[in-house]
Amino acid sequence: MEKIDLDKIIPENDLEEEIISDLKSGKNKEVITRCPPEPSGYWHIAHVKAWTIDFETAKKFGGKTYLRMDDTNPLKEEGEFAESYLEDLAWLGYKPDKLIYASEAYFEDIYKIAEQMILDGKAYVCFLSAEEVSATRGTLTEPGKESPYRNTSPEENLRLFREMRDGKFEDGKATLRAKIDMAHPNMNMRDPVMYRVLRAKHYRLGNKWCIYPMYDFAHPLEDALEGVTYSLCSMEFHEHRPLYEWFIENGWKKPYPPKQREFSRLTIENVLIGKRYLKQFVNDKIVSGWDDPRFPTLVGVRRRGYTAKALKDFVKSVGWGNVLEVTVPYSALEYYVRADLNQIATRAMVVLDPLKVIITNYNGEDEEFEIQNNPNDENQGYHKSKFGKVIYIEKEDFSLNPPPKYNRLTLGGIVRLKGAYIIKCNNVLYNEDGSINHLECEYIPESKSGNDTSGIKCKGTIHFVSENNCFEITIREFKNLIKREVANPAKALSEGAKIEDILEPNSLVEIKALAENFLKKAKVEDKFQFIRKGYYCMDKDSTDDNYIFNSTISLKDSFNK
RNA sequence: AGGGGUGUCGCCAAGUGGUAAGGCACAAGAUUUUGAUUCUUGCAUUCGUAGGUUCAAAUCCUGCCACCCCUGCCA
Repeated sequence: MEKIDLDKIIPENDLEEEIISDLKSGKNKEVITRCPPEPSGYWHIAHVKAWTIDFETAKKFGGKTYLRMDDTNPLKEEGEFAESYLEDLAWLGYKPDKLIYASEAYFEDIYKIAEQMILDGKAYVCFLSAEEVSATRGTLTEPGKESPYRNTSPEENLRLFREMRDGKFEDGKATLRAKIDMAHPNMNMRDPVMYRVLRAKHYRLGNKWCIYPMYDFAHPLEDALEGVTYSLCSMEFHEHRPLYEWFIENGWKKPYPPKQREFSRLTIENVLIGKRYLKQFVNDKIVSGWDDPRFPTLVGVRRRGYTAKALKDFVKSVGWGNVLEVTVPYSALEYYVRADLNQIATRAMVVLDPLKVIITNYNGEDEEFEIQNNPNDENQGYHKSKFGKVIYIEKEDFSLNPPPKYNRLTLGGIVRLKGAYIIKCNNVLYNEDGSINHLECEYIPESKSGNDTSGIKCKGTIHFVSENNCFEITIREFKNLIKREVANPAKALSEGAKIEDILEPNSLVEIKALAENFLKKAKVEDKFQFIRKGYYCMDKDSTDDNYIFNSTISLKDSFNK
C-alpha cells in the first residue's frame, strides 16, 4: 500500500473524515472499496457517480478498489452486460485491482456461513409462501406475525436447508430466513429472506445452484470475505444498514468488519434513466441501440462525444449528498462537457448551411493559410486551409435586414473571413423564386490575416470553406431524446405517460455540410470544434466516402438566445 | 407501534456558537480573427417556521410545518 500522509489529506465529506479517523485510530488499516454492479443492463451517466466515489476515495487514501459483479439473481443477469462494464470502466480510466464474480468466488463461503448461522440458531427454513410471508410481515404501523417454522431446531433446519440446496423443494416453496424480530420498526429486520429456491440458468454457473442468496445477506459477507473496509452505496440502502451490520455480527463474527456508508443518488433533469425503460427503448427500436448517441448510457454518450473527464468532473461537482436523490439540471453536465472539449477539441471550419460567395477581384490559385488547432493550447499546432475565388459561408452569416448588433456580412458591409481576408459584399444574385443564389464580394488584399496593413476595423469574423478545399460530410444533429419540458421522464412514464408523449419528435436530424479537406484525416471518436458552431465527433458509421459527425454539443451563443 | 432521512440563493453545496464559501444558471462590462474561451463585477441583511438560551445562533434547546424513503422469495 502506498504511503499516504493523513495529515495532508483534506477531507471532502463525512466519509473521508471517518476514514482518516479510522486509519489514525487503527480501527482500519487500509481503504478497500468495491464497485459492485449487477450485470443486468448497461451503465448510464448516473452510475458514474458511484464508481467515481468508489475509485477516487480509495485512490485518495492509497487504497484499492475491486470490481465485483454482484450476480446473485440469475433471472436478470447476462454476460453481455458484465463485459460492457469492463470496457466502460476502462474508458472511464479506472483500473480495478481485482475482478471478482461474486457467484463464482463466494457462493460456497456464503453457503457455509448460512449453515453456521442455522447452527447458531440465527436462521431457519420457512415454508410460508411468498404471499403468506407478505401477509405476516405486518405493516408500517403494526408488528408482523412470527412464522410457524421459526422455532424448528437447528439440527432440523440444517437438514432442511441442505434439502433446499439439493433440490428437494420446488421454486418458491422454501426460504431460509434470518431470525431477527418480526416486530422490529425497521421492516428490513422482520426475518428477511436469506436464500430462495430458484431454478434458472446462471450466466456463469449454469445450473450448479438451485438456491440463491439475497442481496442483503450476500452483500455484507462478500464485502467481508474480500476485505472491503468501506462499502459505499446509494441512500436507498440506508435502512438496510442495520441488517448489513446484523449479518456481519452474526454471520461474519470477525474483527475489522466492513462499513456501509451511503451517498445520494444522482439524477439529471430531462434524462431518461432506469434500466427497464432504456431496455424498452432499445427493444422498440426507438433508438438505434444501447450506444445510440442520444442515449444516456456510457456507450451512448461516449459515441456522442462526451469525455470521461467531463463526466467525472461533473459528478465530483455534485458532491456526496445526504438525501435519497439529488437532481441537477442538464446544463450542469453540459458545462463540464464544453469545458473539457474546449481544451482538447481540434478546430476546423465546416459550413452547415452553405451560401455561395464569389470573390470578384480574386483570380489566382487558391491561397493557403493556417488555422490554429486549438487557441487554448499552442502545442496542438496548426493546420492548413485555403482561400479562393469561390467560397461558401453560412447562410445565417449574411443578412439583408440585419438585426441590431449584427456583426456579420450585410449588403455593402464587411466581415473578416477567419484566417484569411476581409471581404465586402457588393451584390446579391437571386433565383427566380426570390431566394438568394449567391453573393458577389470583393476581398481586401491588404487585410490578410496575420499581416493586415489595411487599417480596416472589422467587427465580425465568420468561418468559411473554399470550393477547392472542401468535401461533403454528413452531420447528425441531436436534440434531447426526451422533450425539454419533461424534467423527469422515468417518473412521467411510471405515472402512465406514453412514450410518444414524452419523446422529442426530431431528436435526430441528418444534414449534409461542407468541411475543409483537413477533416479527411479524422478518425472515429476524434473530437472537433467546428468553429462558431459546436463540438462534433466522428461516428463509427463513417465510411471512406461518407464521413459522419455527431454533434456533441453546441457552443454557447449569447447572440441568438 | 411506526421507523428512518432531509430542509442554507432558480439548481447543487460549504458551514459543527463569532457575524452566510464555492460551482451551475442568470445579468452587466473588458479582452478576443470563434457573438466561444478567458477575465472582472453583480447575484441569500439571511439559513423551513415560532419561540427560548447566549454578549453573540444556520449552528444549542423546545414546539410546530413541509418534503422524501421503507411492508420483493429484486439489487
